[in-house]
Amino acid sequence: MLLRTLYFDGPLSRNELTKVTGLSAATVSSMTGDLLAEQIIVEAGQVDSDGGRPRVLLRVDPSYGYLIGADVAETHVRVELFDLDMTERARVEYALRPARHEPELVARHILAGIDVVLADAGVSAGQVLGVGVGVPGIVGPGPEAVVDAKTFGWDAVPMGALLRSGTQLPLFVDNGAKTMGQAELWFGSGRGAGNAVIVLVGSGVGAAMINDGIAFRGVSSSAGEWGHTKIVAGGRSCRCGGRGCLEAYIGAEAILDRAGVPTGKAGWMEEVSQVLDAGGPVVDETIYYLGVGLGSLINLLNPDRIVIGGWAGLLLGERLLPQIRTAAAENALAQPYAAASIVLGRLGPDAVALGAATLVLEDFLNETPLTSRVTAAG
Amino acid sequence: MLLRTLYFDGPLSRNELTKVTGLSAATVSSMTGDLLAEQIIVEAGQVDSDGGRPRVLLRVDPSYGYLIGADVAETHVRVELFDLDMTERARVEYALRPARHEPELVARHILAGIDVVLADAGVSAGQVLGVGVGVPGIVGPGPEAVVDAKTFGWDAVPMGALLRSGTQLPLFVDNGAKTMGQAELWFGSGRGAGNAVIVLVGSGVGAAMINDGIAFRGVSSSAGEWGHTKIVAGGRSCRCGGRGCLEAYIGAEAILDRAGVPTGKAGWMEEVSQVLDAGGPVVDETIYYLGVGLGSLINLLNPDRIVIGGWAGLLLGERLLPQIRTAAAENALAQPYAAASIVLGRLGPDAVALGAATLVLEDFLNETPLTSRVTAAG
DNA sequence: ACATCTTAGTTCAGACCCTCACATAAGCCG
DNA sequence: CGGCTTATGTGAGGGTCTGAACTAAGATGT
Repeated sequence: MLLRTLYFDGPLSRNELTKVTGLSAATVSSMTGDLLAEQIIVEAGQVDSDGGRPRVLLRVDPSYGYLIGADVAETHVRVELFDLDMTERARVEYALRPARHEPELVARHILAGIDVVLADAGVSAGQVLGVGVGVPGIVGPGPEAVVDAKTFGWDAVPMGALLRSGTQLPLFVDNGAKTMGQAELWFGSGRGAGNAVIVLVGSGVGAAMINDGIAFRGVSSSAGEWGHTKIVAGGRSCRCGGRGCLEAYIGAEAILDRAGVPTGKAGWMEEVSQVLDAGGPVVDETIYYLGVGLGSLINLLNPDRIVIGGWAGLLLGERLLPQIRTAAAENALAQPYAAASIVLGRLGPDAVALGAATLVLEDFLNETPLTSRVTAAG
Repeated sequence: MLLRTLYFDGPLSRNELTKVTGLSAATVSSMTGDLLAEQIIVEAGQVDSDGGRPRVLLRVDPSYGYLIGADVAETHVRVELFDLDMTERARVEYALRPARHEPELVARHILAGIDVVLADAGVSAGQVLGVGVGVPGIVGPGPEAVVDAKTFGWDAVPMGALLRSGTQLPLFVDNGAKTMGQAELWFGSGRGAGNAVIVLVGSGVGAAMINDGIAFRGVSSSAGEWGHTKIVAGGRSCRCGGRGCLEAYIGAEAILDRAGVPTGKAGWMEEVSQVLDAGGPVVDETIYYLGVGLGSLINLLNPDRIVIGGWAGLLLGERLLPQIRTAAAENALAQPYAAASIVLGRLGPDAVALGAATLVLEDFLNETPLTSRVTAAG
């Protein structure tokens, strides 16, 4: 936890650490002593004295350990190696042919990728704190990390077990959209917010909710299904079988569909930009419906920040953030709206691997140093 | 925390406590020893031995301390005294004349009520662990407990400070609907659920959300404004100024309004029962819209239990709970719906004082014994 | 140049909480 | 009535944190 503050609040002197953490100077001194001895943190210059002894700044050593993040996407498996500063040190990508998403193949790619990025960066496996994997679909809790992903034809795939057989490294598996939210929360636009809501608009529509720094997971870890919130009772029909779902208005396919653009053929995603650039009533309506959804979220959850992400969300936000803010204001109560700043995600749609690596980082910052870590995230 | 398990999970032996809390037998033994010495807990019989030494059951002594709850309502101020079992020991009620809601008057009633219930039950002020107050409107955080309540004409009323000048007892002030939710969660239908959502339908519509045992408060403690979630974009206009809010369909006034019954005159609340008993499309629609709202909540929050409360919610639920369940199922995804049981509140609409007393209890169970408690809930 | 002041960081005895290992209590069983 | 079983109490010891006293390293003033 001391490590956590040092990590996030940049280089700090021991003295400042006592103020920030509320611990006594004695505790900070001995704890930092241990961390220095273990080489987890290093000294980072001094700060001019203002009359007394100068303060020695401490920071986490970015090369103390490394994190691996994997992004299992529709068209490829990408594996990236990061240092503790989340600077990318190596990456490798394996293309997936359409409809060739066998779990074993994906697992082989990930395992091979781990070896490749380690070799490329000249990092030994012993220095790696763990491997995070972002996959599509729903991930069950526990070390098995059972994955159900309709788009891949995966049904109860024990991704954790598949990978476990090929590596000793600690493993963390979670839904790719959630890892992206995680990345945005820790290193993107959500940084510093205690009550953030990360809104992900892509083909599907989801939300990650943070209350007082703690993620809202729900009883079976499936909280965040924002897309099937009904905003027009009896409205457009949705692929979930219902009518009037938010996703049926602002999901990427829904935008194109309302604009009369077919979504079946390859490359349809490119069309979204064109539709948005063209403007017109379809775009106005999209903003309006997004505002309706955001307004309800603001009322219900009273966040201090809303981060708009997901590839379609970013396309929308880049062009129309002020309009989105206005639409949200018109659909929220004044008091909670005033407390919420609505911002655009900063990491772009490629942050899945970064977010997956963040799962490892989170564990690293939570654990007592030098305890073995062999869990899977739910 | 040991106290907490003892309180909720009834009489338990020290041995069972080790299993439930995960603490060692040694710790439990010495801790319970302290609690026994302080008379917070007492022995409560034994359990037949199955071969070995019989287990001694321990439970919280209901007369160790007392809790006072106050309900500041439209027509009255009620003050109730409870023991730690939440058994009511005394109550007193002061009528409020219409439009006579001066903060000073209310505060005087509460302070007088405290003296009266103590005298009636023969309890000394020293035995009281604190006073909880449920008020209408929005309560600010901090010991000032600043209250804004439009219906009372209150604007930034420092209720905490007003009461503080008249009593030494620890004070806790919160919104009455929230205290009702709290009561339902701890002692009513929400008991035992870790991820409950308490839905309150009265004149207004709100929700209290619990994630993993922790209340979702939001950045300025105003989370839970469920009523102004838009369910029919561009629909009925709502008193909040928006259109298509949930409250404009299922709020008590909205139900009557849609049934063509005027809501201005005194006693209009009685009419709701009649409208609901009469049945017809207005009732069907109410159920439908409630189902839409519940379905969205279930998707977004993935609760294990939804408790329907509030006076209008109870009237609806008593008659039509199966239909409400069906309507929610039709508007939620199958997986989260299956995880959520939808039940009716059990405490009735008069549980505000009980819930207010629960604020005190919560504090008592959180604090280390014998530490002074002088805060106000936000 | 040197004492003095100021602020930063260290050391150490001790409070507190929890656990392990063992002792003790209190019932059944033959 | 001794042995078995299970429940509870006790005391040494490890870990974590703190207060108070101590040392370190610079600025400042004469």
